[in-house]
This record gives sequence, structure tokens and C-alpha cells, in this order.
Amino acid sequence: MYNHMQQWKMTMTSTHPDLPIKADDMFCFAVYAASHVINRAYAPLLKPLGLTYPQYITLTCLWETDGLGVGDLSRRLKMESSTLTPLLKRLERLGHIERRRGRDDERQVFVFLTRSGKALRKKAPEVTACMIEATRLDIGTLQDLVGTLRRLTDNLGNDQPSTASR
Amino acid sequence: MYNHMQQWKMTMTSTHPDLPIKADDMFCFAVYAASHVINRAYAPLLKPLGLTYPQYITLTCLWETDGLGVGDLSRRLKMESSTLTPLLKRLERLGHIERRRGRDDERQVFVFLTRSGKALRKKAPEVTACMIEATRLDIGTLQDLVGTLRRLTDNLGNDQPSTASR
DNA sequence: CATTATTAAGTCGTGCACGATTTATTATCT
DNA sequence: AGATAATAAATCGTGCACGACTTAATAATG
Repeated sequence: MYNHMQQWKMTMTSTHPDLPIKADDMFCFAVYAASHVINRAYAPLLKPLGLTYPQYITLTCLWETDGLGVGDLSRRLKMESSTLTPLLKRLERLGHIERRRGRDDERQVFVFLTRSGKALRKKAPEVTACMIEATRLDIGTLQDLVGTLRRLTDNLGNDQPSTASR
Repeated sequence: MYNHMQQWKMTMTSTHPDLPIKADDMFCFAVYAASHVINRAYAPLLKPLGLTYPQYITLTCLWETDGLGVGDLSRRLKMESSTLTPLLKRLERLGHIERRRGRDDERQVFVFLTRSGKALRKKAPEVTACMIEATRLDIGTLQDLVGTLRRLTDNLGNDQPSTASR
């Protein structure tokens, strides 16, 4: 893997001499910087809810499908279980979720929203609307962005695609 | 700030009923997931160099402009000084950079590449090429992506734009 | 059926990332 | 000039994120 490099240099570097050498010309840097700025923009919106952005996005997954296993969440959020476990414990301590071991397979742990966790959902549309507004980009541009990023994510992470169907 | 929300809901939610409610339909989630996957894709490429991705990207800035101050780096990388200081100390301990206090203004700290830090630059094109190859996206798509993300970053982080000119 | 392999979470250590605060230096204002 | 404000890094505490490893439970194999 990652060894189509030679031919790439042949084909691309010849036509575009020094295309991506500067930091801010690189797409990786662009994604990196964007994720920081997004994180910082979320903070004041989520602070009143007592949530961090990773916690919020985890809840978002559960609002879509309650009772997911840790592994499911891990695949959807592109996070390792070692990241997720303590995060989920914090969400549990906050009273928003409940973790239950599987009945037939005791290795698995399933995550369920509590009443309080479900209640937070009402705040979500407002948060999302604020974020979209703050980008000052039109919906079409954002949809293209999401499309490209999803392809990038699926190709780069050579495990399962981010979404099975749809 | 963030209070154009009401009118947004009027204009957008009416035309696109439930546009961004699911986790993976949201651009924030897309950026978030992409940054994780990118980070993980870089790891094996940077491991031989003994660098983490944030360290690598910091060096990239210095390859472009040596002798930047911590503040300059902070603005370019969209990182706080509290993040940057320990990162720079690690890079210094690795022998790739040198930190010197300003002569006329002793508050500022300037960062200079050492011989070893400059030498690492030779490996950069290979790393970049591998990453671009791994995305399996064509250059045009990546350029559009960078363009959109830069606008997003500039609009969302309401301080200075990511790049002065160009 | 017992052994081995695989899987699912969790633990641990390192590094990133932030906000709030601190310290030290420079700028500003009577 | 001397008090006050502003600025630049650094420090501290919390939480995220990973890889490497461990533990426990299920699956596969002889």
C-alpha cells in the first residue's frame, strides 16, 4: 500500500511542478485547520448544554439509532474504542446515556439514551443552524463539501465505508 | 453573533425540511471524521521520521518561512500557544528546531530550523505524494476542497484569514 | 471436548487541544 | 517617570485521540 507513489510523481509532478509543497496548499492542512476552527465554533454553543463536541456528535449518532454497540459507534465516528470508552463513561456520569452488556454476547456493550439524553435532542437543530449560518457558505457548497469529504474518508480509511447504504 | 438563526430556519428549513439532522449529513461531522482518518493515514508515513502529524505540519510552516514567532505559527496553524509551546519543546528536544527569545522584544520567541530540521524537508514530497495518492481523488477535486475549506475556516474563525495574500 | 484463535471492550502511556490563569515584558497615559 | 493597560508565552487542569497491551468472552479447530 501507498506504493503507487513513483508513478504518481511521474504523472503529476511533471505537469504540476511544485503543486502541494506549502502547508496551506495541502488538503490535509486545510482539513486539519478546519476541524480546529469548527471545534472552537461549537464550544460556546455546547457549553450551555455542558457538552464537548465529541460528546455531542456521539449523542447525534445515538439520536439517529439508539442502542448502538461501542463497535458500531467506533466505526461511525472513526474513533478507537480506547477513545470512546472514557468518553462514554463521562456521558454516563452526566446521566445522558446508559451502558448495558449484551445478553447473548457479553463482550459487547450497548449504549442507550436516557430521558435526559433524549431531551438534549431538541437543542440540536438550533446548534446545527448556527453552525451552518456561521460558515457563510450556501447549502450547495456545503453538500459538495460533505460529498467530497465522505469519498476521501472512505478511500483513506480502507475499512468499511462511513455509511452502509443511502 | 450566531443569531441570524431564526431567519435561517425560515428560509432554509422550509425549502429543505430536515436537511442536516443526521450525524453523517453534517459537514462538521464530515470534517471531523476526515481529520481522524487523515491523521491515521499519516502516522505510518511519519513514524519512520519520528514525527507526529502536528509536528510535521509545524515543520512544514517553518520550511516555508524559517524563524517564525510562536504567535505567527499559532495563527497559521489555528492552534493556541498553550498547544504549541509543549509541541515546540518536543521538536526542540528532538533536535529539529531551536527557540530563541527576541532581541528587541523579549516577550516573543522565534523558532528556527536546525540542520536536522531542514534535512527532513527532503522527505516531504514523498509523504505528500503518498497522501494524495491514497485519497484516490483527482487534483481538481482536491483543489476545490481546499478552496472551500479555506473559505469555511476564514469565515468561522473570525480573526485573520489563514493566508494574507495569494 | 479441550485447545487455540478471534473478537470486543477496556487500560495505560504519550501527545494534542483548549480555556483560564500566570508571568514577564512592552506600550500607554496622565 | 510611575501607575496602568496591553501583549506574548508559558503553566495548569480537563478532555480527546491514538497505538500497544490486557482481559474476558465467543468462535473455530483438532
